[in-house]
Amino acid sequence: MENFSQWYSEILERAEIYDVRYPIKGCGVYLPYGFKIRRYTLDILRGLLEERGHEEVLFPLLIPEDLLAKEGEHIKGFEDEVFWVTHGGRKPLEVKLALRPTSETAIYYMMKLWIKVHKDLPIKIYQVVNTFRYETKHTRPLIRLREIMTFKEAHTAHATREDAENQVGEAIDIYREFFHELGIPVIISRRPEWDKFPGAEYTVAFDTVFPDGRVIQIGTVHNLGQNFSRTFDLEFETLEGGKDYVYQTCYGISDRVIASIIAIHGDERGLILPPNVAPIQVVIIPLLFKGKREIVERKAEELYKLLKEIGIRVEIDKRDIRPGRKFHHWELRGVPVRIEVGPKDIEDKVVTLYRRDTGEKYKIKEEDIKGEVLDLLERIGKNMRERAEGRMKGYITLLDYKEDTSIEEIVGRVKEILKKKRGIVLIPFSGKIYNEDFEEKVEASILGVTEYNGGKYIAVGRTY
RNA sequence: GGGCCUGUGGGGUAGCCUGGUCUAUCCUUUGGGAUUUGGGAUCCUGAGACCCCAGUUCAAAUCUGGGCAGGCCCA
Repeated sequence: MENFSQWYSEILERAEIYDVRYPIKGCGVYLPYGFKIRRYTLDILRGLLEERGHEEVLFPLLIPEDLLAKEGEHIKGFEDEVFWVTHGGRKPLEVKLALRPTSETAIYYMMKLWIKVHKDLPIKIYQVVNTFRYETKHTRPLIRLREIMTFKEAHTAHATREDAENQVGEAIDIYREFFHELGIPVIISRRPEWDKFPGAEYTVAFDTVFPDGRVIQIGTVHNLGQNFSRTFDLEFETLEGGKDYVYQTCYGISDRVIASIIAIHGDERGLILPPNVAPIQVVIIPLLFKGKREIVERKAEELYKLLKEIGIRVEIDKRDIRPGRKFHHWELRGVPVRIEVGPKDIEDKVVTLYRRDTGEKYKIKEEDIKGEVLDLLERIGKNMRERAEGRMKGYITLLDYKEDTSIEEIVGRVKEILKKKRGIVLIPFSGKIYNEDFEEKVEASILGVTEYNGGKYIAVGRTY
């Protein structure tokens, strides 16, 4: 896509998703249409989590300084980007309060009160909250925010290392399915030591590639081992009557998912929304002519009711503007299916359908409407996913090298690929390459170690 | 972290260099009305802006400083 950056900000505004004009850097407003996309997206995520035994909770925004600072490695990872509440009215506070950059410390403080014996485990909870990071530069709407308005964070505690390990697997499955539902292709990799979540034993991350060829992290899963449970004293009585610290995991998804839905599927005409998160799945446009208004309006209502009955999110655009204008309006907003209702069609007992993903327009028999629409929404979701996957493949380059190839040559080739084609370069794993030194030389990020077609690779790309 | 650039109706812009003519341009948006309506209609009529604070000056959208906000480049 030519100039993705510009396209992206324009689409946020014109499709009424998110208003960037709020007068604080890195803070904006979800508009009704954007908020609905967000809500349907979260509905999917909530469903997946709850199917697997997670329960939703809600923790305070404020975290006292001593709590936040308790886990040494963790706080080091965040200390330069924490917002602090220092005053209550005019009085300075005795203990500064942080606006949560993430909630590990708050949640684990409480977990201590909840966990006594192995029967209290596992605990699997999640919340959807706002979090704060004082980004000094390069904030971007929904991608790099100071107030992350949507942070779904799940936290689990387990009696054994093995259970925690399994939980990591479950979390990966959940996210894999989540992104599948949204038609967002991902590369899953284990982050390098030097880039893992502060306080974690290891981090598994989900990345996708935006139309400008840059890589963006859109989900993370962390195995915390006993790092936090030791500092927060999350001790419990084991089955055998001994004592042990719990084994923990946490995993998160943010506003970047919404950004990805927009970026991955959109085209020159605007958004293309996956049917399962589209606020309006079908829009009916009545084509009104003098003398034939009523018959068209009645038919539109009739179709509206039929579709409503089968649970489709459908609207009739009754505004008094030209149909062409309406077409553009709803195409910009990514509505998957449009139905045009005009006098000719009514006479012929047919309905005209338009699908946003391919731009195809066709007629069906009126009586087939219910089945066809349900099926079409299904086909659109599938087609969008396949198209996105195809594009992602085009952004992945396998780089092979021989035993005696020098590091310098590999660096040179990686740089060239990233310059020309961008995206992700996969290099067969080697310890010689998997280090910060190499990362520095290629002037890009080592995303981590990933499996691809059965092989073990180091993934490299320029990130957001 | 270092450097550069920008801020004019809801959005995009002209004007700024060379202060006065700005009662601020054009496109889009938007309220009302009429004729229209199978891919962004037309006409009539209305609405809407110089980021904030200080300074220079008889006079500031225009010059200076700071703040806030946005964008770009390099590490």
